[in-house]
Amino acid sequence: MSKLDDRGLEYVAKYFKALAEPMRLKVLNELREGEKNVGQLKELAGSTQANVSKHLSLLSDYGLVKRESRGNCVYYSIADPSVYEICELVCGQISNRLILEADIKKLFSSAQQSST
Amino acid sequence: MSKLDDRGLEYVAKYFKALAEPMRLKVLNELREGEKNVGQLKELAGSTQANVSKHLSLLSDYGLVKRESRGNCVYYSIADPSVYEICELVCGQISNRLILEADIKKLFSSAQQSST
DNA sequence: TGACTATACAACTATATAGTAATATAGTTG
DNA sequence: CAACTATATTACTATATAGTTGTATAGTCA
Repeated sequence: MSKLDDRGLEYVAKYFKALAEPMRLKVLNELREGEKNVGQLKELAGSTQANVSKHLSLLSDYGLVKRESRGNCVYYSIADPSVYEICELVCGQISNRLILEADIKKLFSSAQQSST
Repeated sequence: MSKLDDRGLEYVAKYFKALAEPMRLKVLNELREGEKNVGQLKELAGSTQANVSKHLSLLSDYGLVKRESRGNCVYYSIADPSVYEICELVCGQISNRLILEADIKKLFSSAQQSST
């Protein structure tokens, strides 16, 4: 990464952006066990068909998942398992930081401080 | 990651979001060689002081960089070098995909489709 | 003290996109 | 063919945030 030009940095940033969404992480997580179609993912992710479909096409555009149409359904699967390595590394960093719970709380203050 | 609840997924997504910005990646990249102050980073990143400062405080909030005030300057450094491992993995995935240039182009068509 | 430098912050505009609702497309089955 | 199912797409609203500008704070030096 040290020798990436601006264009390269944009590529990388876009890749991270694809992962910067809890719903997409959830979908990727479900695909860990193998391919699933949109209907299954919709149930597992607890979202709507349109929403899941949109996230899936984004993930597909970014090359994170593969599409395969079979009969009446479209099956999605992980394109490159190294995405999980990346997530594990992030989880490692995060669990380190969970020790400093106070710092983390700051990040989510806007999302949960509603109960005043 | 497989056993993360919704809150955990949000943490992870937020972490990725912190990395999903070319300017912040550039700053992290510059910090690879060691700590730097805001003025230096501003020059290296080719942006304004306010802009760099804002990105730095975000990175600091997310625990990606450390702050240290010394004299007149504030020096930033990488909090956890494993962020570079993450980036390397992403770069690996991306360079794999660069072979399929056509697919990538689609992602950036809006940004660059002027130069055929 | 006042002038200067480095950093942070607040207010703003513009853009991106998450999620929703409705519609369209494509395959299946009778 | 019509009716049905699965998925995709379009148009929309609401929200988040990138980047800018101007200002505030804090340290340094004369």
